[in-house]
Amino acid sequence: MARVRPLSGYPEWTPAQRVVESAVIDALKEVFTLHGFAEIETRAVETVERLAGKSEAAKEIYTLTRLNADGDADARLGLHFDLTVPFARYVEEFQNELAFPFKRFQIQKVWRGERPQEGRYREFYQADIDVVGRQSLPAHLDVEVAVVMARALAALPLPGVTMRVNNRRLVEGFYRGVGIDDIAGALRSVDKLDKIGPDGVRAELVEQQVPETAADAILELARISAPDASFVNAVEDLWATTTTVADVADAEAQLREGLAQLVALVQGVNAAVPGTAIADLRIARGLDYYTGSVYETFLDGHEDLGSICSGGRYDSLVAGGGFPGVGMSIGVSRLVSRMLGAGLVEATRAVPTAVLVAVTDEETRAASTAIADALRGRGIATEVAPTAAKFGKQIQHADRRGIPFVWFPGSEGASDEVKDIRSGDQVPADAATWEPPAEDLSPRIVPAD
RNA sequence: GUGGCUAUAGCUCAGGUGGUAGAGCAUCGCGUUGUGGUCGCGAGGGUCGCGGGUUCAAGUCCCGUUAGCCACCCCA
Repeated sequence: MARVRPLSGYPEWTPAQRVVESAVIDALKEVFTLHGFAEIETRAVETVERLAGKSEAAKEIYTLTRLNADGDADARLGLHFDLTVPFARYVEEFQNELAFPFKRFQIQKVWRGERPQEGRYREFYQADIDVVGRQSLPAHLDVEVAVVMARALAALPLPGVTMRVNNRRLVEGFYRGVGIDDIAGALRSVDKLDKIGPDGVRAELVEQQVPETAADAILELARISAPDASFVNAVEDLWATTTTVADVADAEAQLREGLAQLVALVQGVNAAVPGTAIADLRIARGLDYYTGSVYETFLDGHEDLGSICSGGRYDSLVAGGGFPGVGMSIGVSRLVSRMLGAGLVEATRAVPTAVLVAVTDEETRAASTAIADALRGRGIATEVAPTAAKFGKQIQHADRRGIPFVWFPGSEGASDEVKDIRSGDQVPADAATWEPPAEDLSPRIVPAD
């Protein structure tokens, strides 16, 4: 028989690992729901035209064909590579049935035909939240979305996260003020600051016909960061000494609007979850449809993993315009794989079962089943031993699966007994009234030792 | 898509210069005939990723191929 080997980029978890992934998803859902975000699920496929139309990501799209496709003219379909494109289509399609501003969350798998690595998969979960308005959307929702994500991440057993935020308006105003024409091009270069360093970025900028003084000003701006409003003075000082354009009124208005939004964002997030947000004027984001706030979130001590939660403000979700929004996306699989791989957390057990009812012999299996049903009737996950093996074997069966309690039916009128196999304590018990400790009722995730 | 590294038991790996495959862990059994975990003894388990070549002889050398890992690109 051919050996079964893992397929690169398509992660699969053991039951205990899936407990962790499920707990993460459940915790996210709870926080999103608590803030009034409605859940939706979209189909896995979109038309290729729609998927490819968005960007140059076309080569990453997995397309679908039937094995026996006989040349019929079906619309070509592809698997979605993010949750924003399907959401945009959904909003367009259901716009008459949705109430705006529309707040939704969506936790689904997405597929990208990229070269896999640690934290980069071909099939993975994303958890998205977006708020979309009709015609307009107040700026304070930029803060709300970031606050919800900060709280969602804080609800997970993680070392802590740092959300680095910036504002495209601020950056654009500044760039215009120092005479940059190709703002998107300059942003793409600044985005590589970590990779190629200040000198590398400077060289790229000069290559793009950016004057040297302007390149230096851009790099100075990218150096600014602060966990509070103190970055404003630094930006203003830099602005005062570097503007080269004759008429800077428009650019300055744009800069000031961005500054105010960024101040509100940093202060708002840090008020909700102290120590989470940092205004970092080097954060650019490669995607060019962002027009205001941009976010990138890193797991403290695991910055090598890359961003685990990013997003931003955009002018319109749909091509025709009119649906401004702001959203963020958590890379659930990336996060979970690191939590598991680095031993940050573990599940208390791999099965839901809290109690294994032992079977004395096959003739009395019915008695064991009755005990199990009594416990199940009171919400205690229970299974019955598969065979009437020696009790040592039955206890071992429970131990291997992490089942904390083994129940021994009493024989010949004797009372039943329940054993905590971790401590070895065994006490008389009645299936009609016995309760496990609350922390043993269901599998939980706990910090690993 | 580009480059580097790797592929031997269920898992992690060892196998100078070619000479009939090994360890630890895991699994199963017994010690311990109805209360596990420790300990001791024992057992099962491998067409050495696949295909070809060189050779009396290939896990080992050569070519090809497939897959995995890592980096780049890009991103969650």
